[in-house]
Amino acid sequence: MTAAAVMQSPMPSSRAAIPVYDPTRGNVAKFPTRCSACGLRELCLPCGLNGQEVDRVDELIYTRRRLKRGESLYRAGDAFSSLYAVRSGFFKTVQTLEDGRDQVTGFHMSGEIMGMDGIGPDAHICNAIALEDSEVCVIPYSRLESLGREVHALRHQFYKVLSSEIVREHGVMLLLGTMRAEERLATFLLNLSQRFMARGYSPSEFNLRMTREEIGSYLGLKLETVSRAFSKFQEEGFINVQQKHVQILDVVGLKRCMGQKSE
Amino acid sequence: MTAAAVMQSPMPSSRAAIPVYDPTRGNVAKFPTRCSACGLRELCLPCGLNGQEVDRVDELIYTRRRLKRGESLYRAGDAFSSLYAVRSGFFKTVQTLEDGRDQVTGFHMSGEIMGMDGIGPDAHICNAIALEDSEVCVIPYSRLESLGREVHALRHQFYKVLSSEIVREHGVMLLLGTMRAEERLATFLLNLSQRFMARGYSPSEFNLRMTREEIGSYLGLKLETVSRAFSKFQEEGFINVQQKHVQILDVVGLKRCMGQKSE
DNA sequence: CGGGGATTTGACACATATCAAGAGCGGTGG
DNA sequence: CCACCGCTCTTGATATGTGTCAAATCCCCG
Repeated sequence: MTAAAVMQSPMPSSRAAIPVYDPTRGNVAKFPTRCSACGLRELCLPCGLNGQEVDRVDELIYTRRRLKRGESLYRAGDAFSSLYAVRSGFFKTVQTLEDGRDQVTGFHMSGEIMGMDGIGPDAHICNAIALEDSEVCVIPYSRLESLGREVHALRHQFYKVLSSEIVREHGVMLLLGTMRAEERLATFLLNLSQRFMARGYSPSEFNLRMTREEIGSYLGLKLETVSRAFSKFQEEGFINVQQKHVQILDVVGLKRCMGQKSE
Repeated sequence: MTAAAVMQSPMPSSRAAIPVYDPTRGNVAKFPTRCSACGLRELCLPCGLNGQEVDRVDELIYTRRRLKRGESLYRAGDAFSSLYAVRSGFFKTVQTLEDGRDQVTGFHMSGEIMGMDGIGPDAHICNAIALEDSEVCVIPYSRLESLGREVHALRHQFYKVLSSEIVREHGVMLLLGTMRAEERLATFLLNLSQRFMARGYSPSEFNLRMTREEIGSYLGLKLETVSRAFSKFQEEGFINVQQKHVQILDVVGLKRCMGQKSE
């Protein structure tokens, strides 16, 4: 086990210690949130920027916003003005069809950028909802654009972030279009595991923030099917699952089950 | 979001008539391809730019490339250096899983930009294959980036193009995750219809460039299921279909069938 | 401690996949 | 011009994976 792995706390509580909530301003805090002092720097928009460049990004982000579990960060149809970087907590984005059907299009954790789908249409097209008490950095789009003019590395980085979102969605399309239920869940769990690891948490033990139904919606399955797949994995000894608590016991087993037509 | 908008942001046109093929240079022509003189301008990257700005984009695009049906424009793993705008013809992009399964992630017609998924990873992650003899404008990414610094409108437009691709993929995710076979095909046909219309072609009568299998791959269905859905639509009088030739007779009928659990 | 949502599990239904056979169409070469 | 070949498409019969419905249990939260 690597030194880094030893330090992993089983559960995230990476909330940075700077107090920002200002009751006189509702849930918007006017304190500057310095990217240069943020532990998520390497996972977030400033990834790859040098110190000087990050200082410029500091100019950009001057508000944070706190949300309680269940609150919406933005809703479909809202005018688009900002992107949001998750500082702490966990979000889902949900897209709705006019006939009422909807689907979770993504789960978003610290360091990840939300709201990029709003740029083209100039309005948000999905709802972003906090799955636990959360905090985001507000990135005004117009400022990001103009700063992008001056700071080449930032411009390039932002293109990369957009492009990576496209790549992620390609992956989801593949999952939805070609995989069986258990493969989908295995892929999902391993993906979560990696993302937790990248944030310094245990890759093998974590709490799910979303319900079976939300997982199912994201994976194009019904909640019962998700539940059965969890049980199956437990039987097989791949994982240990107790409600929202998941322990991954056999990564290889899970991976093997990803490439299989049937059991 | 409307059901029809589910799959694609519009971007259209008509084939420009400038001869460019230069046999001494293989399939790369060194003739300048002026956006300012291109009929696809309003569907393509320069959409929304003023005359002066389009002139600057002219600097950007200095090669075109012709492909015969079946040829690859780029392959997964290729180093990323350029984006491509479809000038004429028709493409599919295919993403492959390591176990050999693959999926069509998109069909691309004139005015549409391909290759954006390569920016983040700095390598192409899917294969782009011409479904008929085609021609593309090569957009060197490094030049696009540096020109974006000077021309604000271009930078913004490019963000929009990237964002629209994200929106399109959200739509496909919804389709794959929540729709039944016939709904998927109806959505697909109406989307194609809109895109043809935006390009000045008939929205009610067109030739499919792709096989039933390719449609199925894109829609997460088997070719037999696609074929049966076509037959069903014909029985219902929604369309007339003869191999690759499709005539849409009843748009309302197709739309109605999009929001239904079962027949 | 009570209540309601979340989860699990079972029985059954149904949509789509799979397997198979034959027809249609387009291109090639005699 | 015709015949052949291969690929695509259509259609039928059957298999199967996942959805649907229902009931019981769990557990979190007030």
